[in-house]
Amino acid sequence: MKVQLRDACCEPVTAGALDEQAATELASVFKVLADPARLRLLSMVASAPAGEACACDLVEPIGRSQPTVSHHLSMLVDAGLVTREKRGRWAWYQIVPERLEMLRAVLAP
Amino acid sequence: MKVQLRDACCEPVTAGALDEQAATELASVFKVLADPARLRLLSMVASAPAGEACACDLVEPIGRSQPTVSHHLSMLVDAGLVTREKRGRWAWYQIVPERLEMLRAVLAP
DNA sequence: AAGTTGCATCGACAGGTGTCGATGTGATGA
DNA sequence: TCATCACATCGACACCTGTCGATGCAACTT
Repeated sequence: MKVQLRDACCEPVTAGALDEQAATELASVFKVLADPARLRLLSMVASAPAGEACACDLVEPIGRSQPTVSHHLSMLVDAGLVTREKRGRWAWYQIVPERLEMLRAVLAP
Repeated sequence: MKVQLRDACCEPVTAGALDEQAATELASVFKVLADPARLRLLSMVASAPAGEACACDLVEPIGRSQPTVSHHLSMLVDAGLVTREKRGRWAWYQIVPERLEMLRAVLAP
């Protein structure tokens, strides 16, 4: 399911106490980053040569099965951290810089 | 148990693919942020008037039991996100800005 | 048309996580 | 000395999560 951020968006945690809803929405995004496989996938997509990475090149280096990698990539897409584009029989992934920037803003002092 | 970041520290995820160890260490920190109660506690400590917050003032607004709040605060301490200082019978918590800054660096483009 | 390839989905399972009441532990006060 | 207070720890429980093999599905190849 899609994750969306409204109230939680871009307001530093140092600015004031979060209410339960905003905290829940924010936590759902951090939850996606709270796994080694997904962090590795995110970094591989983010540092891909042409700005995008094929799923076919992500399975072997991760050391997980293909269904597991597909599952993690779906979570990254649902969290809005990457986009998926199917071209032919391959799936290509790109990073969403604005999403990372939003998280940085939340952690700002 | 204490969480420590060595390799994972301050290197943007966009700089290159993370290895399994660095990803695991980073994930353990994000895992602590991946809970609404902990995010709320972090924001309350971060925005506390005198720069520090007493645990006694954090239980009621969170809507969780005292043992649960204590447990979450311990996780924030172990992750290095806040510090705990016992004065008399109260426990006072302060934020660790450097820790937040480290996470922001990891998410940098 | 039939087989192949790349990827998503399903079902299942072990291990992890948030939560609570009960209890332990120092520090304070009477 | 004994009661009280603030907080941490313990034990237990329901729920969530990462993982895999099996399977489904669409696009390409022959």
